[in-house]
Amino acid sequence: MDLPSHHSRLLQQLDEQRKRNLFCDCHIMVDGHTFRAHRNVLFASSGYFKMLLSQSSGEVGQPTTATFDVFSADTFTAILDFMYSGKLPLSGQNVIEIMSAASYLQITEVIGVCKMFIKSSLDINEKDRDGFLDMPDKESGPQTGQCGLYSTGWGMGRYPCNQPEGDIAAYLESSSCDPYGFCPRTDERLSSQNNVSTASMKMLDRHNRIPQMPSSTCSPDEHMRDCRIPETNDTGCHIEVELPQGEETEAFMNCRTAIQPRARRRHSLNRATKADEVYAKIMGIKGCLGEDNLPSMHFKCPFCTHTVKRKADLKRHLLCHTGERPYPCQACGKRFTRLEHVRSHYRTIHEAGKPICRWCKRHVTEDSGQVVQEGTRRFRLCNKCVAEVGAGSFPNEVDDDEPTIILSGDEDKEPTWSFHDGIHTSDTEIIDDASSDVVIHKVDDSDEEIKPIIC
DNA sequence: CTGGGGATGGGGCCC
DNA sequence: CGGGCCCCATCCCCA
Repeated sequence: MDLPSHHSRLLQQLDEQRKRNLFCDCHIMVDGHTFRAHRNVLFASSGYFKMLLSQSSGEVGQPTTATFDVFSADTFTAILDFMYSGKLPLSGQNVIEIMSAASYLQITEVIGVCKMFIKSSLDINEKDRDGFLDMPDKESGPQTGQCGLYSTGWGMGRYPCNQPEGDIAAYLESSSCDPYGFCPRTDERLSSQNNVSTASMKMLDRHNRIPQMPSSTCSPDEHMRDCRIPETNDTGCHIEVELPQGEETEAFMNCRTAIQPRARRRHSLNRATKADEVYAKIMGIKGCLGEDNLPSMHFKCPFCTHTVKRKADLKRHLLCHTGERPYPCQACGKRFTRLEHVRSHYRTIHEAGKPICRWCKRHVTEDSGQVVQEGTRRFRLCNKCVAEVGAGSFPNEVDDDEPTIILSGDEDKEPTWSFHDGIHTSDTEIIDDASSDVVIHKVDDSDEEIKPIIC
């Protein structure tokens, strides 16, 4: 005998427990506010929490703490309420942020509803607007700032709408990919359905620094930010997650470094990276990643819709999800996902590899120009431009074949890497040129051949 | 505000 | 299978 009301009653009971702080075993810090919830509910509601909690599932009785800085407390309140009630108070003001947060937390139902809300508000699909989830009329919808209370049917047994369930299921299926599963390739559908939301969220990411939803339409950078899997410490018993605030990659890496020094050391020792672990894990789970509808020679990323033809490419691709950057630049400490990127960076930034004058953009040769150093950056200047900045008196006959001048100034990046044997810091003679603001350092370039040491 | 160019990141694929 | 090269998209800075 089926009791349809049981689910909703159960959810109500859980919500009651949450509000009375009973049996809450997970603490979520958002914007200075502490939310308490049940692991089971979070696990069942969010792909993000599913992954987060699955990595600490072995611990019992230990509260799990997660910290988010990427969305507001109000937004998380709405999402948490949704988890416990299936009701989502959407409005034109909060839909983007809720969708962004839901994307981050991998709550497919919320993403789908938000998509439909946006789509409806822009009157792109009249059929969906009229039929799905009791959408408000355009006049009373998002444009006017009024709030529409959406219910996904969570805890109600079914989708409470006139839309055929199959359509909704197909829509939600196409909205995202189960981080543990291997959803069919839906690039084309996603491309068409994400047009509005992707544009909106792109704008939001630029200004509000909210990470974006994992989808096949996101840019590589967005993709890396969006689909990065959560961090855990090595013990897994207490998880403190500091999420990126959408800042620059390097700053984020510094943040990650501060959070997970042991993991960084693991990279340095060339041991298995998190990407390796994930790779091994998913290979172990699925055996072969090309088991779905795709050709057997394709391998599918479990975190996004991307497919590759080779396992090695998948392994490399996983780095963008784990956020790992195993290859540091020896000169400035900036970290990269690939060795070739470090080399390219080193050549262009620290070796002045381009025979182009940085200022006048003219081609320079060893005779017509000099290598100039500004912080950890090196570039070439033609002799004419060097003279204009007051470095014309600098002698060309230095120890190295390639004279080098250092223009002091604020380094664009604070090195976190410790220089080896005083590279670029020793054998430096400072020549203070009073005629300009430029402080010229004469350096010994004998260590020019030193390449980044890749751990 | 906008366009150009450099820097960076990621995918495909060859060796 | 890893390394490396090439290509392209995107971001970011600056004029």
